[in-house]
Amino acid sequence: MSNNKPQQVITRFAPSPTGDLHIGGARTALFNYLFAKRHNGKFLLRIEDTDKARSTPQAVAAILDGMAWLGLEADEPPIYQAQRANRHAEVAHELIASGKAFKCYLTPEQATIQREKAMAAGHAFRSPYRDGDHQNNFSPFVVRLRAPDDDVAIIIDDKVQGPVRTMGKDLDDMVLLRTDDSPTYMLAVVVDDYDMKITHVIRGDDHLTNAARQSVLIDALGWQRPIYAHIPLIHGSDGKKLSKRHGALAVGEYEKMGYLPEAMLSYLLRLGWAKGDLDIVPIAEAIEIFDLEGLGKSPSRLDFDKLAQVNAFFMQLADDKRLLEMVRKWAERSQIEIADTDFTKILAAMPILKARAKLIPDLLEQSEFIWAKTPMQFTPKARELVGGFGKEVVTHAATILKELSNWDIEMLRLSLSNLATEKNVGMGKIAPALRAALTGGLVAPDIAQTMEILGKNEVSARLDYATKI
RNA sequence: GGCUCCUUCGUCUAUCGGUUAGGACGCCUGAUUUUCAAUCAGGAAAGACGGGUUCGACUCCCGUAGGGGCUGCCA
Repeated sequence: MSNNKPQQVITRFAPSPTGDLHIGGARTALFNYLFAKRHNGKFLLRIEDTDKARSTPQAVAAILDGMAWLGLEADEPPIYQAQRANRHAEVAHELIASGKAFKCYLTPEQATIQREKAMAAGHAFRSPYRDGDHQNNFSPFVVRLRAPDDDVAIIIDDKVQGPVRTMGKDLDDMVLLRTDDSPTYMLAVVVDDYDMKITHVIRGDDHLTNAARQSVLIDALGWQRPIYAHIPLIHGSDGKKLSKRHGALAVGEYEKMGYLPEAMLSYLLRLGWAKGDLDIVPIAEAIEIFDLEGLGKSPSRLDFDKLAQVNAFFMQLADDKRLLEMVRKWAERSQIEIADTDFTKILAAMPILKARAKLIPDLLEQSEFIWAKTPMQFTPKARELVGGFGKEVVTHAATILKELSNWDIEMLRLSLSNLATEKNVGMGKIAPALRAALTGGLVAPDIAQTMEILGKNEVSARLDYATKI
């Protein structure tokens, strides 16, 4: 186990391409990425496609897209496990030669019966072929690893779970090579991790017991075990296993809902990892401080409120033009047509808009007062506000504002407060009417800001129209 | 069934034997006398349960309950 040469840290994310990259996988990838970066190591990607029946190229693409969107790029091109089948078979045969593995001629049906019998006896499955020599048997066979004796203890010193002990009696003679000579997951991971020189395996704790089984294999090969860190799975909001209903959605779905990738990353980081009182940790900072010690042992649940809040935080940091492009995309998706002149206004208003938004679509909604078709549709309430005294205010304001030479925020604020003074009332009496006149009842920022954003001509037109309805 | 992991406010979590159990989201109240939001100021809110160990346990040990995982020629 001792190694006097400092090894370069190499981690990997190894999804099976049987579906989209969902939130749990993304978090696992993130932890591996962060750990590698923290130690100036490498982060690799391996597609575990040894299950031919369930693996699809679409899923591979979805995973790659998801990783790219999140910015979790691997340092080398992905390794496709199925392409390494020959290497896997070679290792299995070495194991047979050394007596650590054997050919098992049990049919699947026979194996099932044996397994049930063993289980009933409180013991793991053992093949009747594990000890004998069956050179003359030419029936189809699988290659199985000969499990350790009953009282042999396998200790995994897990960085998250602590030392975990498994007894030999609980380990079965697991299949390494199928009847068709293709490798199983257990063989493939071990061989690939070794060939890829993986030093740290950070993965879901659904693999915790597998770590013991894999360690037996690794020991049989005389290789060095990687350091393990098994992180708890993410649960749904009801504490049950994560499902689609809970948000086990593809990361692409989060993109469509209007979350920023950096927000997803930052949220995911804190789901199961902590460092004192730190709350929102941007990824660049996480690279400096991420450690295995901060990983929690208990499963966590998704909280969309918190996610939204984190997203709001990153939206405020986001570049206005980038945000504008996203608004454009959402508008297209919702089949809302927005004129270029309005996009210009939206961009100018972005610092104000983004401070009020949680998700990207909020930007679209909250800018409706800019792009809504004019003349405005008035809500009943707004219509009421521009009547009576409101009408007087709007008319008066229209006159004053038309004479303004400088259309800037200070000027507008001053004019508005002068107007209030003239009318001998507070802002509370005039702002609602003006707001209604300018927006028809839509939400909008501060009234002076709204005017500045809309521009002199537009404000004039809207005020004039409001006096006529 | 066997083995194994987990359990602090509603949620994410801090605490690594001695704290008024801290922070964040959400929630409630108030403020900004211009909507909605944002912001600011307050507030309510937690150690699953039962035994030990100890001068002293959220923290260590055992058990119970609840939840997760593995037990495949799936990964």
